[in-house]
Amino acid sequence: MPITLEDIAKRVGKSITTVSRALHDYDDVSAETKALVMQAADEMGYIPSSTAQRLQKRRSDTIGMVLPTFGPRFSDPFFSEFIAGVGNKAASMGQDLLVSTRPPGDLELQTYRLNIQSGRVDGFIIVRTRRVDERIKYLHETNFPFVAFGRTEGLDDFPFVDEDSHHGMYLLSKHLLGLGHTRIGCISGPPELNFSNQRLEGIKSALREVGLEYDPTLCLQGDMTQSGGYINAEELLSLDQPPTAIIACNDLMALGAMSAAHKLGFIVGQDISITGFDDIPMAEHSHPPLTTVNQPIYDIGEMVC
Amino acid sequence: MPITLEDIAKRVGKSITTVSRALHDYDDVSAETKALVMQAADEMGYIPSSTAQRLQKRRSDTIGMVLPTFGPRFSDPFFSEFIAGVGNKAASMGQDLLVSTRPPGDLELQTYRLNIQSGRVDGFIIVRTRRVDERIKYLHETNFPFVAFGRTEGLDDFPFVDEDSHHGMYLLSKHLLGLGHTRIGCISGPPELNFSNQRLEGIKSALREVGLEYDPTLCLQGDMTQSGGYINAEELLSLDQPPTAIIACNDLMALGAMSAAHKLGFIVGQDISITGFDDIPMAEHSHPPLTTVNQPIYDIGEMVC
DNA sequence: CTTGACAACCAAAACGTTTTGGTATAAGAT
DNA sequence: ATCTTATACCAAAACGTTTTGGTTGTCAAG
Repeated sequence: MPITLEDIAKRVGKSITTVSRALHDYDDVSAETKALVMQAADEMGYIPSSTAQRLQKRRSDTIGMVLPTFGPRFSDPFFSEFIAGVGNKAASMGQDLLVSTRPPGDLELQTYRLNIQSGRVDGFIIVRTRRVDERIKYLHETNFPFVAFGRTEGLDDFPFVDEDSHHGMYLLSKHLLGLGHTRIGCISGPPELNFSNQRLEGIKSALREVGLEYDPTLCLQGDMTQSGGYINAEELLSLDQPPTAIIACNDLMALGAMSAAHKLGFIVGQDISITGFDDIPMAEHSHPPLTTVNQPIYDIGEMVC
Repeated sequence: MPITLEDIAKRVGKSITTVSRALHDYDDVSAETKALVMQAADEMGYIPSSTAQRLQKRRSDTIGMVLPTFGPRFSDPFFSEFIAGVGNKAASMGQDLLVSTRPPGDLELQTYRLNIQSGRVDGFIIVRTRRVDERIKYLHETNFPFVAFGRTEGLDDFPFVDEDSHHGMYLLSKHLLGLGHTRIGCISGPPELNFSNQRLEGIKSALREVGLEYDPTLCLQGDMTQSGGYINAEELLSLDQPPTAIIACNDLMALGAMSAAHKLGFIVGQDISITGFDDIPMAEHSHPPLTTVNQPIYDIGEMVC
């Protein structure tokens, strides 16, 4: 039983049309009528039905975002902060944000289709772009509005925001090389993710520059989680000739790696150097504080939105 | 240009009514017609307009959740996991989840009002209940559907899910007392939060039971963040007679406290014991692993939803 | 034959907006 | 007196559903 335009119309003795137009400040409504309507609306606590507006306007004022997560429970600070950035920006622009989580695959794509066809969202935000990305291909083909955080391999004629993963990792690697490390281990991300490759290439570039060879046996494939990082680091540090430094593809894995190093009796920052990527809040509270690359995740979220 | 009922009606040569009723399996539609309609709908890729359905049904099939966060950027694993639980459950029930963040206060309450009046949501999920909670008072008074995670002081004739904070902290305290600690510091949560008090009372109960007196000078008020925990612990450990154990109200603050202890030269688990609450994934990867109370946050999220 | 019951169908209303395409009145121009 | 222009207003259509309250045949029972 919320207040409708009709209620106001009855009260002020005008038509629904006039009330609507008054509230939208059209200039074929007299000043007095406008004032009258405004006041009545105010007093009655009128708030337009968003559903009715959406139906009539043929848009939902809603932005969709499907988080690609394996396993239902996730708690990645990266996503929290990104969502916060997107969400606050969206709210400030009068847009709703519809978030769901779906493991990559057919179900994921179907979620996109469903949300589009049912008119639930006006556009999508894509995160964690993959080297060849079905989601982007689909949206691109159907001409549905979207913005991606990250690019895909080759194709990039679509709207995106991206960080320079390559350069970030290059700088980090140079830093380690500058400290005298020559045997550098690496925990990369899932190979299908575009930035995994970018970051790996950044490392290779740096190595190449100082004439070192990239050693594939020192590079493990991680899964971006803390537990994954722990396991990967355990393996690297148990080698006959363990690396003296480990570059992880993100902070979460780096923290897991630090944990493993500790467990195996290495003193981080002395026996072994470990670096991350993202600069999540947790990073500064590890022992010692994690060396990482700052990525303004919140701001990126806002920008993408 | 999505497919509408009318498109299907035209194709099968029946009325819109019949098509609608066929799709909903009403029994005043013949079997043949049903089959015909179903097939046509399938072939044409019909997906009903959720907006139109919502307008007609007078409900939004959307659950609202306003996260109370100070500062726009937050990254609390507690919230991520809770959202995941709620979100996945909601999705499996065909409900949308509308998340926003708002600092506690007038704007927050207004967000509730707006979302209700505009018909954007059918019900709310309330998190981090406060000892006296305006949100609950408002929803209760207006008779708007909601479920809270947590109770309020005194009043509890509303639907809620809650954990036994008191008992959890009691057990944790007993554990520390059993280890021989007699000087126990504490970093509590914001006093307006209901569980802060519950947890504090749990500690007091345990102390009382062994005949120790609760020392207010050893109890600081935290803000539930890692940085906050760091600062609080710094203060406690800089006392002339620092405590030999610190109980933090949640894991995030406990991790911050561990960080501070390290920094000040204490060896955690030896010179000082530190405990948390929640059992976030991060907890098992600290050095040493954090002693904490497990709370099945994801499952609670599902349950509340 | 009628009557009643039943099966299969559908036109129209409703949900609450916004927009379209008007009309009525008054004032000024011819 | 007639035409034009501007001002203030509004009925009706539209958005895409679901539901209400029918109507039309057909067939068996009386």
